[in-house]
Amino acid sequence: MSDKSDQKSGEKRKIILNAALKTFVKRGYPETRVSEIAAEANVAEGTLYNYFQSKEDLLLALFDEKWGGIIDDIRKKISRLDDPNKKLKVMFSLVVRLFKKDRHLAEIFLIDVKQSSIFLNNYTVNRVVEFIDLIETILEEGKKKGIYRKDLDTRVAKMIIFGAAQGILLSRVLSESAAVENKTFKFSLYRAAISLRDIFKSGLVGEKR
Amino acid sequence: MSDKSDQKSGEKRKIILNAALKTFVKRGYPETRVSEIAAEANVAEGTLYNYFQSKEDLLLALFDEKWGGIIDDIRKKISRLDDPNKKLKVMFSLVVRLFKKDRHLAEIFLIDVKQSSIFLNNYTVNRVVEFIDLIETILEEGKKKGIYRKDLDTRVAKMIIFGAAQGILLSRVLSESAAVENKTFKFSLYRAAISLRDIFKSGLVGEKR
Amino acid sequence: MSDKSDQKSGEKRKIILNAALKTFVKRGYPETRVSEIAAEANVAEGTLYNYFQSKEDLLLALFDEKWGGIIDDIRKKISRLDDPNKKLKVMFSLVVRLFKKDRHLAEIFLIDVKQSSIFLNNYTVNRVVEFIDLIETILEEGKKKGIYRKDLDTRVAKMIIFGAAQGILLSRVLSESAAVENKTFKFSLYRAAISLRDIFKSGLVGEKR
Amino acid sequence: MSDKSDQKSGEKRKIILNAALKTFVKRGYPETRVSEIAAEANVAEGTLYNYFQSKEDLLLALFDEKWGGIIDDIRKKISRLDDPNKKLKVMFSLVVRLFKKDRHLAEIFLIDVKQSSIFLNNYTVNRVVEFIDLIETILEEGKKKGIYRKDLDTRVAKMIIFGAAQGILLSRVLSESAAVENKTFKFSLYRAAISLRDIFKSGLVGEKR
DNA sequence: AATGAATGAGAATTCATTCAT
DNA sequence: GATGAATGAATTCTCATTCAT
Repeated sequence: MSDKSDQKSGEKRKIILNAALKTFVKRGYPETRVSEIAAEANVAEGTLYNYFQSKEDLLLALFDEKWGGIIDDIRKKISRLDDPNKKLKVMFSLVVRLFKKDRHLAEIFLIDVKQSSIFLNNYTVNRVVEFIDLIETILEEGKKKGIYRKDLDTRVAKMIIFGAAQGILLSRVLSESAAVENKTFKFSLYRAAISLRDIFKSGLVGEKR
Repeated sequence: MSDKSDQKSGEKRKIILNAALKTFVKRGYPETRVSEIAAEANVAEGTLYNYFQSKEDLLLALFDEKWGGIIDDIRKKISRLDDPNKKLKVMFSLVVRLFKKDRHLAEIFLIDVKQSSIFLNNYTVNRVVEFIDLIETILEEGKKKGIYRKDLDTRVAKMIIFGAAQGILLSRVLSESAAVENKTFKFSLYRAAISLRDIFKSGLVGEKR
Repeated sequence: MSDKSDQKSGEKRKIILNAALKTFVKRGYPETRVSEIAAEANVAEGTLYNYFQSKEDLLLALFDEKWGGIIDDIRKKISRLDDPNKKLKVMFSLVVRLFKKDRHLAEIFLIDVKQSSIFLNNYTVNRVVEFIDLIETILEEGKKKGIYRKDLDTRVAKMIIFGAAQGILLSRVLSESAAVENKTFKFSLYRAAISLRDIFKSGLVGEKR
Repeated sequence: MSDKSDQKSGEKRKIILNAALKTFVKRGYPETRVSEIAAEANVAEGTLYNYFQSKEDLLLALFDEKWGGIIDDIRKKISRLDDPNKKLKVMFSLVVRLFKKDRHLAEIFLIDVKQSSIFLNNYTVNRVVEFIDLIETILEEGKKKGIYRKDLDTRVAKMIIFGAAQGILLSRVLSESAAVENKTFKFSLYRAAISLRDIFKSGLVGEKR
């Protein structure tokens, strides 16, 4: 409604993709009507099907392209670093920065991995799992270098870290939803990320460091 | 197991509730068909409606009764304790024990808060939020007692902890799914809980202890 | 509208099947709306899907069950006969009798074999082809017994006979349609069958016999 | 072949018409997509609408022009002949020759009369019916001349002959389709035509000739 | 004249809920 | 209380046709 629909041709695919992301995030994949996506993108319903085979294909493309971009970015940025701590920090600050820029991109994090894996099982590459495994790789590296404790179970730890990150984003969503009556709580993604880092660095206790 | 509802008549409500829990966790609320719940419970579809008004009512009852029981239990157990660290530990070991005893009961953890909040928005009481706030209460207490660092953002930390816990359970579910090809990874809930505690106690680095 | 819908349970499948046959014949498979079949059968649209997986499945079931019945009947009746001429005669008089009884059953003959073969290709047994091949078997037998000419190409002849039979039925349909202005032509299936037999017996010329 | 419309500009109409014929025969009118016709003709979908008003108009033009040409040709050729047997022979050998020369032109035989009559009902001139009635005229003539038996029902016989001819062409189509497993059967249009003539001349039995 | 992306009316199908038995 | 067949509103997707370039 507010957007201009007369952008350059070829952009339409992106417009639709973003409209889908926005509505999927707002209402969840199953509750999102194709007509809503079309309305959000300011195109006819049929137009969606000129670019994507089905509603599911739209979700798939979203995961693939959005996550793919993030992951490639992260890989590039951390390849030059040695310190696993730095890698984790860069990894998440990258995600945080992306999330500040593109609100909806962030929330795709919240589409449950379990659910999405249902959809992504068909594909050899599951981008979410790829992201999570990137965490594990870093943790493993840290263990080898003696930076992380020897008994760290990286397979569990990666899920803890990923879950925690999801928790932060959920915190943000809830802080804005009507479900939370406490309106005084102003969420800061930046501060939240700091919290996450601190907790994983030295636990809840927080030594004199 | 397959044909007779071999339990006392009054148990049927519980059977249905557990069947609903199981399928909601497995496939997500919107993707769960009422017929699936009925099949899982070994009753006719119509029978569900003798005990619950609607599919949504089933989810509501689930949250109310299952979470309610867990929360009451936790509250009782931790009320006698002073140390917030102990409280957190007791809180989670209780959940872990529940998980081990009643697989489906504990899986309510995995029905995503965001998902449920979409559906439960109309209701003032959201048991999941109640549980999460219980964590915050403990964290606040710890801050006041000087046990946790002063700058700990409890509103974010509670979500991090909850998200991390979800991550562990998700890890277990995924470890059992065909999606994870690495069959050598035998998940241990016990070890995972230890990991979680250690990480929140002293971070990924781990003290020389 | 005219039928009673309160027939014995279990009959509903047949009611739907017959309604489908009637409407498929009336408007052709692709032009038939599922809603029309439902209306014809006096059931809700959803009810169809309790008995058949899809609209195509309905067509498949029709072919299978209707043709299957005819073919089994024919096989049984002609197995006792020796004379291939008699076999052909019995074969077609059986079809004629059936078609006089069930108008719609007859017209399924007219659903183009080529079209139907598209749908039936998935199945190992294609009933129409089965019927046509039954003709060939009889012709081959006649050749071996020296009744039919040695140079008769049975593979072509079977299609000629089948096509001719279709022609007769088409003749009947057209004789009743508005497309044929000549209303004085009263079609008789019986007379038509005689014509077919005579032509195939001794050609258009018709010897003094 | 693939990119350039390498024929004179005015030919485009014919190219489209032939593409339509080909696809209508292959898949039937209702199952044929306009996009398929366009692809077959190597033009854009929109281009079709510069030459024809609608998909139905395409079918109409097809019948009118293709059948019209065939019928005019036949009329001219048989007007000089006296013997009805000769006329029939010339009629079909003409069709056979057309079939051999222009595969798709002859396939118009296979677009079922019933189908077309549905669409052509509104029109006073139905070319297919015109062709079939031409057969009847010849048969009537033969009866009058005492060549065909007195009791020959020409209204039925014309459909039998037309149906039989369709059967032959269908035989050819099927012999080329994957549906027929018997790969050794090499269809010969010439031999098939001979078979048809022989059968209608002297029946299946065949004189000692 | 040619294009092919955009359109949207219309179709098949799903599934929570009802209700007669 | 239990059943499960019947329901039909609501949804996804198709495809002939249009029209700006």
